[in-house]
Amino acid sequence: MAIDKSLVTGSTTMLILKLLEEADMYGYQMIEELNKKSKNVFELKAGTLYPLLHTLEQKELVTSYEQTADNARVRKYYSITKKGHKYLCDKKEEWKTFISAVNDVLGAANYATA
Amino acid sequence: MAIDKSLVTGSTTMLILKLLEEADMYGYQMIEELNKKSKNVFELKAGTLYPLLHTLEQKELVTSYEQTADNARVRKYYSITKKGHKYLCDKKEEWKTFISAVNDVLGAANYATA
DNA sequence: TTGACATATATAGATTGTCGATATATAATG
DNA sequence: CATTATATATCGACAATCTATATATGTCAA
Repeated sequence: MAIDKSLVTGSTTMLILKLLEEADMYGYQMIEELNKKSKNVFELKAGTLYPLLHTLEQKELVTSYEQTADNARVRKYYSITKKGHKYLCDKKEEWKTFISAVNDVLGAANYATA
Repeated sequence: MAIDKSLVTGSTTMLILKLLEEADMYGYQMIEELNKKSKNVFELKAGTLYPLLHTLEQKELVTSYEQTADNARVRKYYSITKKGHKYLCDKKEEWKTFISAVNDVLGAANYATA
């Protein structure tokens, strides 16, 4: 599957925050969830995700805490903040504006209805 | 208007080719058309467009020819090639795949129907 | 028990696409 | 005559992602 990576640019943060809106998650889990939910279209790489999570934490859109799993493996969970919720909400509006604009140009009423 | 520029990444080529599918155009005209059709969401910059057009010409997705307008100003028109048509068709499929995947993650049936 | 693979996080360097700034030149407008 | 719009072009900067690499532990099969 997978698509031209440059299409993904700009939407990754939105998608990660959306996952965290549903439940706290650790990095590796996000990669799997995103892959599963998108039916293998998004194959987010660890080298993309971890730096991104650190950035989101710096911006206070997420917070993190460590938790030990059954198998004694330590996982770093991320949780969305109030600021993160607000940010996600804005990004979703931008996303709607964006796809509407693309579809206006494509003249493709079948692609989206904003 | 205008949105986060990183969202635009990857879709610009598709939009330009789409414009050329409707009619031959010169660079400056494409900027205006794109702005108009997208209701001012896409404010494509000359510094983005011209290098892109040169790349598309190298890839043989478009060809160009010069034409003198009424006011004696010389314009460089671009025309989509057969290869360009094929490429656009593929890109549109990718676009559909992409927005479906994003909407699968967002769980937003209202954003698109692929 | 050892080697391979999945899990889990992390960083460095390369690549790509867009932008702002700058340059040039002509036409139209005040 | 000066400013703005038209029209094309290039360069350096920047942001986001990727590949490659590193580290370490758990699981499973040969």
